[in-house]
Amino acid sequence: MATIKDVAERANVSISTVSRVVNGTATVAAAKRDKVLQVMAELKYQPNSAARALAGNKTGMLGIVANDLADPFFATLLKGVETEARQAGMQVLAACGHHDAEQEEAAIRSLLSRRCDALIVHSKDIPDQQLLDLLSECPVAVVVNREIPEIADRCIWFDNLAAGYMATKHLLAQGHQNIAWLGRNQNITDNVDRYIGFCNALGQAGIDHNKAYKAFGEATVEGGYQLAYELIRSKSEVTAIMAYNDAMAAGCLRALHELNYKLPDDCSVMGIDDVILGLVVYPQLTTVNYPVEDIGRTAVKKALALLADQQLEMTNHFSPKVVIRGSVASLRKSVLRKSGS
Amino acid sequence: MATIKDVAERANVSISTVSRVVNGTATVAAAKRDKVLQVMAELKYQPNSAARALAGNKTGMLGIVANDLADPFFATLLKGVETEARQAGMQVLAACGHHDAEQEEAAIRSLLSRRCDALIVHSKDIPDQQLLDLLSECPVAVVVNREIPEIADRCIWFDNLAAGYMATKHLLAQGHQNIAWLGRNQNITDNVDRYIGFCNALGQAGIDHNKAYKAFGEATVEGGYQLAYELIRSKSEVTAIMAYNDAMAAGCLRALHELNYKLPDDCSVMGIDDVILGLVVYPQLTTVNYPVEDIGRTAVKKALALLADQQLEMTNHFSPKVVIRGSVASLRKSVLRKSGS
DNA sequence: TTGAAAGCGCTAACAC
DNA sequence: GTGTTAGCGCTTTCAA
Repeated sequence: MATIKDVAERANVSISTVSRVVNGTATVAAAKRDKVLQVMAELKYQPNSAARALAGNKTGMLGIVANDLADPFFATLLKGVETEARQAGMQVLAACGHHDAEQEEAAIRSLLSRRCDALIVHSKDIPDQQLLDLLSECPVAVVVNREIPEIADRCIWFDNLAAGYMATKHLLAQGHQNIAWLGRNQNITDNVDRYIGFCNALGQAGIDHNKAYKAFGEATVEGGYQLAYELIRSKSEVTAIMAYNDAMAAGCLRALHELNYKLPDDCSVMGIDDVILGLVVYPQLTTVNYPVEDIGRTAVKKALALLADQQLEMTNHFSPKVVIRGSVASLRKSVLRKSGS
Repeated sequence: MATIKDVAERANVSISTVSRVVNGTATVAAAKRDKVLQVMAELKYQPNSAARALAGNKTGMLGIVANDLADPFFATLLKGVETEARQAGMQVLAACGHHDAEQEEAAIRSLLSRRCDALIVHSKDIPDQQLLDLLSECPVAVVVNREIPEIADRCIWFDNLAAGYMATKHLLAQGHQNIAWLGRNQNITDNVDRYIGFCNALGQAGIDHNKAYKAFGEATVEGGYQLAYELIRSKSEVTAIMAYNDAMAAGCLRALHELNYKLPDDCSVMGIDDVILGLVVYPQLTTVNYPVEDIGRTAVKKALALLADQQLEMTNHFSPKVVIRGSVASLRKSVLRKSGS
């Protein structure tokens, strides 16, 4: 590949002049500039990013560490990050944490070693303090979906408690009382917060959450399927299911179909996350929107602002919004239907 | 961040020695090596990749250009690529083509400028010749899901024709005759090949494909939903629907549910791709497996082999496999059910 | 086994 | 406006 020197020689100018027309850092006589441009095209010159990074002390790269790139959730986050980064002329370097503390650390380290100008980090498995240590090596780091008090201004998270609360409220508003919680059997904060929101909403409605129906399992379609199948067979009085996330809710719908429930009248199902799965199932899922792509974009904006030393005030906290589709029915209908059949 | 010089000074050795222990390129006296290692840890030394790339003329980066990172299909491809790359100690640089020729070219150029050691390219919108030109700038490039005669040995693709053929055969084997094709209204090769496979299978069964039921629209859940809804209302004699992909098939199932069809008995639905959507819907989708993750991994392996100048013979062509789940019923059942209701 | 030194391709002063 | 030059942090001969 051609270098800046090749271009300079062929265009009869110095390398600085070439550098100037490439970067637009200073005015260059029109004639020379045109000549340089022409030679660049002839030689298919592409500046060497490594050399640039070394000399200029910035790489133009934005690192992102996520858990699993194939997961729709992370894929959407990545998309948001990529979109925003590209607009700023930056490239995205992706590394996978694979839901494992050691690999998460390795991922961050490798990104650090690449001297990304900024890092967007989604990490659940590394403890706060260790994460702080790691990130202290990085000029700019924004943490996504996690709130670390020491760097709260560089965190962006979703209000999971409000999500659980609002979702449950929606179910209660439709008249449901016998609401089951289909939870995740892993104590990450998302899960705990959503569950607390659920309990709060029940409590406010005068329902003792200790007596509520609950089942815990894997936060996957399959997990939701199995839990719901068991639950419904033993507790047919349940009229609504509040699932930890859309994946579980989707599994839940499948279980109900298999049990020949007529949906949504025989049983309502509510999810949280608002991922594409919810549009695919029948009935389409009533859920709570989790603006992942937005979060990704905001994270990049924040990182960029930090890089530019701007004290740009921006929300670092996203609120949930109920998305009404077809999987929740009002209790009245459900009861009528049940007594009629 | 600490540099190699810092480490050298503090460890009382030359930078060459540090370089040697970092890279293991030559034996270093045990005592010195330990000292260097210790200082490296103290200083949290991370080699600067840009400097390394510049001096060593290799970046350790693998570039991938895909269309839409949030699309489950590309996300899975990316995952395969990342997994394999990481095992080889390489990092993945992702760029998005956004289904647009110009942006695809920009994506490739930016990856080129980063001096990725190898490129994995998924591109549908750039014409063959132009793509060849672009890729000629790159030491190693592997093209995925596309067959370009000039570089056939560096292409990896899926046999879409066989996929359409096998899927349709499966439907025919269940006794279906009135099979509708739910196609994509865009002439990319995937679509055309699958459709030809469909026609071939019908032809072999003595059915004139010109008289077959067909509808074309967007290759999305929504597209499948709309097409199926219209089609079924006007052509109730259709007993099976062959969809271009799983997304359309999923939309199709939703339409049938809304029309109060009992699935799969009243109408069978078959997809192609075998993405996660198929596990979420009810009934779960009978489809044809498209081993994307495998393709991603194989692409990386091929790229790595090319980098190492190995003439590693490997398949560059993946064959489809039917995945039987719940969305296809045998015609007999369907007919019985129809006449009974 | 070790160190000195010459680049890799570029940016950013600094002179003119 | 333009050219000269000193690095950026590393790898890799080449001597010792």
